Amino acid sequence: MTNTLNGHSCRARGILDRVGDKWSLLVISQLGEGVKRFTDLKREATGVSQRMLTVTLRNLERDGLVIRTVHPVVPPRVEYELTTLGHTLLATVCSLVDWAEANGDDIEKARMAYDERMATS
Amino acid sequence: MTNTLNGHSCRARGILDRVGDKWSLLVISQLGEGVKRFTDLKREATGVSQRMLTVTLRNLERDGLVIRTVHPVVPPRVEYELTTLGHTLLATVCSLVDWAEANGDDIEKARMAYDERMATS
DNA sequence: CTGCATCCTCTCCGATACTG
DNA sequence: CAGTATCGGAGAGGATGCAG
Repeated sequence: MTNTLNGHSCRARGILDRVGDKWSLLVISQLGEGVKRFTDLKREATGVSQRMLTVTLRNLERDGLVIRTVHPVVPPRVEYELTTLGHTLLATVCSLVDWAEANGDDIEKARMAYDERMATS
Repeated sequence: MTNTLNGHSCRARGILDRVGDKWSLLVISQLGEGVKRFTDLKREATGVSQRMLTVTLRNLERDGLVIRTVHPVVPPRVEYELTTLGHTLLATVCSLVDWAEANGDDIEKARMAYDERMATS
């Protein structure tokens, strides 16, 4: 395992900026369930604005993580799906999410304890 | 493996906001090498401002990922080190960094190809 | 239905100056 | 040495309106 990020953190930053942004991860996880339309994504990703969903999908498409398919019909029908690369990212990120699930309580407790210490000082 | 994030993405967000921010990951990786002083971290994390290093360390401490030890001497001496929880996060995140290393070229190519397509249309 | 353009707000973050 | 306080620019992101 790599136990230092200093050497290659520059490249990692680009990935983390994508993964860490507000909506990418949620969209990727939705597409992990299969092909979806724009409206499906919008409805299921509670709170996302139409603008940010568009921007997010464009970024993911640009990075080769998502494929966008336009069906030339009226009304328009646009479908999104993960690429192979996108699926591998989903798998990798899930391990991080699992960590969050496993340790979320500890973090929550640490935060409360910290805030308590600060309040009483 | 969990292949959907929708159900627990709220908790994951908090973790990803921490991991995905500009300096946390770099600081964690530095502390993976052992105990460090504030100035050590500042010197090694090229580009970080003193302010952001302070903010980052406070957040990590609050989340129980880093321990801050103040030695009551003159001049002040403050040391930082990873907690056990912090070490597990480092290990988990490294798998994501490894993914970035392994697939960075593909992403870079996808971006260039995408930009090419956009430019010629 | 899908998505772009505009405006406006809010937060992040760097620069700078000051303290124990 | 290790911070805190304050200001200001830049960019993220929401709301709204329009278009193909």
